[in-house]
Amino acid sequence: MIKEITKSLPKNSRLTIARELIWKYIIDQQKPLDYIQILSYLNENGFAVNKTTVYRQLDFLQKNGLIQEIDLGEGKKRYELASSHHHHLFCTKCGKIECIKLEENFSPQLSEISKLTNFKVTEHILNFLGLCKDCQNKIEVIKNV
Amino acid sequence: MIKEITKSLPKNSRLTIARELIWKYIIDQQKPLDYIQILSYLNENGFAVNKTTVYRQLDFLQKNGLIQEIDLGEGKKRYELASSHHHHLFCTKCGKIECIKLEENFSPQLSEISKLTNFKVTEHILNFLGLCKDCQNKIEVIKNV
DNA sequence: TTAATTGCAAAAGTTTTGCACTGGC
DNA sequence: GCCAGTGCAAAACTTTTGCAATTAA
Repeated sequence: MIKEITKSLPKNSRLTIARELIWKYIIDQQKPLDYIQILSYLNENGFAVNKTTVYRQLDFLQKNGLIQEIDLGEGKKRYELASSHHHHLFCTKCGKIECIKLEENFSPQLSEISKLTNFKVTEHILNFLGLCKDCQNKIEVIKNV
Repeated sequence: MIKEITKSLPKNSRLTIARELIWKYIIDQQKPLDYIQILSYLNENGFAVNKTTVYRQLDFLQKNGLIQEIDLGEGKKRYELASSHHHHLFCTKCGKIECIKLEENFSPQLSEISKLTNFKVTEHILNFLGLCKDCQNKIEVIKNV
């Protein structure tokens, strides 16, 4: 199962423990993780890694097409399993992230864009912000008197 | 013209030089600016401000609905005039940004999202990445021998 | 062996904060 | 004069880099 990773990698790259654990964790979690989440997970589970290693592995895995980077406007990057095109629901209150697939099709707009601006679109970022189920129902304490 | 700003602001806020210049610059530029661009502009034009002031003014103008923040996944925030909903074309090569309006309508998808996840969407981020006209035509020097 | 990988410390870049000082109204 | 706004220095936080030490193959 994890051996699949080696197939997709450059012939001279090595399957180190850090690489394997980070890769497995991203597979397991099924949601976009930031470097802190990965670092804490490893450090709290008996495998102390340096943050530099985490960053370098994220870069490595991304360059080799195994994970992809996403940015929800939080001032940091997140990484998730590379998979077919999808989008995210980001709860602005608790930070929960859900992934969704949409049938959206921008082809008509894209040809219009190309005609008007000569811009060649290669990818798009589409994410939704709002309130998750739990946060909609939560009573908020504004002030403690 | 610039007096309009005072109308939209809290009664006890003051129209300082920094606030006015930053606000004017954002109006003039008509494109999303980062804090460095604003800071350099002011410092190079005879009005030395501190970066803290720039950040605080950006925060202030945003909180009062005059400007809006955008994030194109560059690892930093940009700010532009608050205006009707629109999107951005971001050239991944030279960083040029163009603003566009789209007729896109997610209503059908949004009701679907709401039904499936109970997530209440309040806004969305939709930006396009690709190559601008100039960068498509540019010949790239890979290696100088 | 040997080159890929790692740890560490340091730095770069964005953004925030505390505090004393300044200046708009 | 009051208090919003500012400057400065320091810190928080994400991300990158250089270099010597380590380790997978």
